[in-house]
Amino acid sequence: MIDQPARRVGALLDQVGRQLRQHSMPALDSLGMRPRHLLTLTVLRDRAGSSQADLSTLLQIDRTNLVGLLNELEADGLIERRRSPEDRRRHLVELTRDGRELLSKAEFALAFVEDHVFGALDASQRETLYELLQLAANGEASCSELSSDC
Amino acid sequence: MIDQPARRVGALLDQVGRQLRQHSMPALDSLGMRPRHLLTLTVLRDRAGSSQADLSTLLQIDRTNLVGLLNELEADGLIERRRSPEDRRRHLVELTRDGRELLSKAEFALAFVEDHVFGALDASQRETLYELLQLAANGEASCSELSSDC
DNA sequence: TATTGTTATACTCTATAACTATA
DNA sequence: TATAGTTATAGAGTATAACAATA
Repeated sequence: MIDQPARRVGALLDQVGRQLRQHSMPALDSLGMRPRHLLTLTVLRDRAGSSQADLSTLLQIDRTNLVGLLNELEADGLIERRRSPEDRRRHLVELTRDGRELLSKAEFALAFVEDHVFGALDASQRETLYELLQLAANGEASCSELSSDC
Repeated sequence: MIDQPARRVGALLDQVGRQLRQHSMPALDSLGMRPRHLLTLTVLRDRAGSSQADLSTLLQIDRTNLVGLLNELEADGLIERRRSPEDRRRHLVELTRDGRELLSKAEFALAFVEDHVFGALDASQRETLYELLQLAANGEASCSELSSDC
C-alpha cells in the first residue's frame, strides 16, 4: 500500500450538498426563494437579533453581499432591520411573522427532498448526521465570533 | 409548542460546507486549484473512466460547464480524455500520474483544514460522519446513473 | 430520433476596493 | 483610528439554447 488516502469529509460534503441543492431548487423556486434566502432565514431563527457582521460570519457570506440579500428579504417583509440603541452603527436583524411562516412552508416542502437524498439512511442515522454536523457548525461558529482561542 | 421544526440537515450541511470551502481557499490557491478542480479529481480517482455525462451527474456540474473545467485540468496534464471504442460519442476521462500526485498534495494540505473545522469532533465521530455521508452520496449516485428505480 | 460533447450567452454568486456614519 | 453598513464592479459559478458528430 503506497498511499493511505486521507478520508476527506470535504469532498463528500460537497457532493451531497450539491445533490441536495439541485433537488431543492424546484421547491424553492415555487416559493420565490433561492438557497441563500433559506439559509439566512434558518440561521436567523436560532440567532435572532444578530448584527449583519455576525450574520456574515455565521452564514459565511461576505458582509458586502449580505446587504443585497437582506434588502431582498426585507422588501418581501420576511425580516426586519433596526438600529442598535447601544451602538448606532449596527443593524440588528430579526425574522418577521411572515418570515417564520415562509420558513415553515419551505421546511415542509424540503422534508420530502431530504427524504429522497438521504433515502439510504434510516431515521437514527439521519439523527446522528444532524448532531455531528451541528457539533461541527457550533464549534466553528464559537470560534469566529466571540472567543479567540482557536 | 406550536411548531416542531423539521431537523433540516440541508441548512447545516450548507453552513459547514461554506466554512470548509472558506478555510480551504488559501491551501487550494497555493496549488493553483479551485474547489471544483479538487472535487473533480477526487471523484475521478474512485470512478476512473467515467464519461463526461457520468461525471456531470456525479459532480452535479452541468455537462456544458464541465467541458471548460476538464479543458483546464487537461491543459495542466492532470486528466486525460480518450474516445470510447464502443461508443465514439463518449469521452472517457481518467486521472494522469500528475493528477494523482496533485490530489495527494491537496489532501495532505486540507487535512489540517479539516482538523480545524471539525475540531469539535473526535476521531470516531469524524469516521461516523464520513460513513454517513458516503452512504448518502452513494445512494443518490446509484439513482441517477444506471438504475431508474428511485 | 436521441445522446454526447461543444460553444455562446445571460444570469447568479462571490471577492475587492472605496465611501459614509458612528465609535 | 477602527468598525458597521453600503455601493460599485470585476471575476467565478451556473443555467439555457443551439449546433456537430455519432448512435
